Amino acid sequence: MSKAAAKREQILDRLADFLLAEGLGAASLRPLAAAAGTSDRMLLYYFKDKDEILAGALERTAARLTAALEMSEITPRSRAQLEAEMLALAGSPVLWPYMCVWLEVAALAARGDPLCRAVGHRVALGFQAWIAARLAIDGPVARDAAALGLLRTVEGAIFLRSVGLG
Amino acid sequence: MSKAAAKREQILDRLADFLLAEGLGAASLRPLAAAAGTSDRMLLYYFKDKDEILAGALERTAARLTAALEMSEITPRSRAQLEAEMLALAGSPVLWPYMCVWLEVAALAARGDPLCRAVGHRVALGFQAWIAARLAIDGPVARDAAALGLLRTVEGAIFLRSVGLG
DNA sequence: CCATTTATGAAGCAGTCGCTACATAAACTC
DNA sequence: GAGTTTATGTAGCGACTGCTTCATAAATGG
Repeated sequence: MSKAAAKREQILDRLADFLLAEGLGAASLRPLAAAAGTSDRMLLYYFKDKDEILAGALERTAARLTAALEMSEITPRSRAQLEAEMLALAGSPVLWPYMCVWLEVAALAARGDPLCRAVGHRVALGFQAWIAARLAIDGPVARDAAALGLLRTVEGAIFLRSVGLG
Repeated sequence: MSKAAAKREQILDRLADFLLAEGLGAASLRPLAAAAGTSDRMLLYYFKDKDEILAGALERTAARLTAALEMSEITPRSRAQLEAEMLALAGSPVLWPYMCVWLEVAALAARGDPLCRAVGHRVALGFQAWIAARLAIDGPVARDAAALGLLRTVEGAIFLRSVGLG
């Protein structure tokens, strides 16, 4: 990996930290640069524009979420059991910041933002697959359908938790 | 009602239109003022600051949603039937803009915004009560619990729809 | 060692943000 | 009709936005 690419990787890691801590709404160039230990000038030296910066940072954030989920040792079980575990997981200190970012992504996607739509869609599909792999249900069609239903429930819980309900 | 209060009411109605059409993210003073047929100068003449403006506009928006829901002629029925009707309702051209605003509110609430937390909480409780009143389930405790569960599903569906899934 | 590339700071641009000071016109009160 | 209150435009403030220009230092390659 070239030196420039390595620098980009390091920056993206710190930007993901920033997104998780402060959110997309706080992600303007100067704060992002400060979090990455550099300047806005250099951010736009390593990346074409803000959109490319956010795309990279969101992708990195999503990758971390995927990795965190894959590490969980949940084995296939009933829908009710999995639902309870997922609700606890989503609300846990580790994963809740990801859920907050995801909420912001969904809100922007609903307004037509193409980057957020793409990222959000990918994360949702990944989440559904993760659930399906842990649902003890016979037949892939029924399992996928059940996974989608469970995903709806979990997303709804995140939604409601964010406004202090449930 | 005083003339000033009437003017405020008219402004708030137009601001609610704006929020539904453009979203909270686009709600800076000058665009809001233009949508209300006035100037930022006058907006801050009738209201103390931007926060009071948004609080009023969000309250008006929530009131409209409540009124729209109350107009529905759905009578008590099974959970599965009500779920199907609510999913169609939430995705309908009339109500979807409200859901988009609500998503933005939830995202900001998750980041600690007190106004959005309060508004979002109130809307969620209203929604839950609306569902409970239309669920054919005996016993208020079980009915409220079922309403919360159905609300989760609907919110989750909104979440997923915003990223183009489901 | 010189030339080219790569990296970085300092400054600034035009635009937007929420908000305010100053002015004045219009309406109302006595 | 004088005086006070209410309503409104204009202009601007300082801070922030994404981004660029100009300069230059540092590293790299011949």
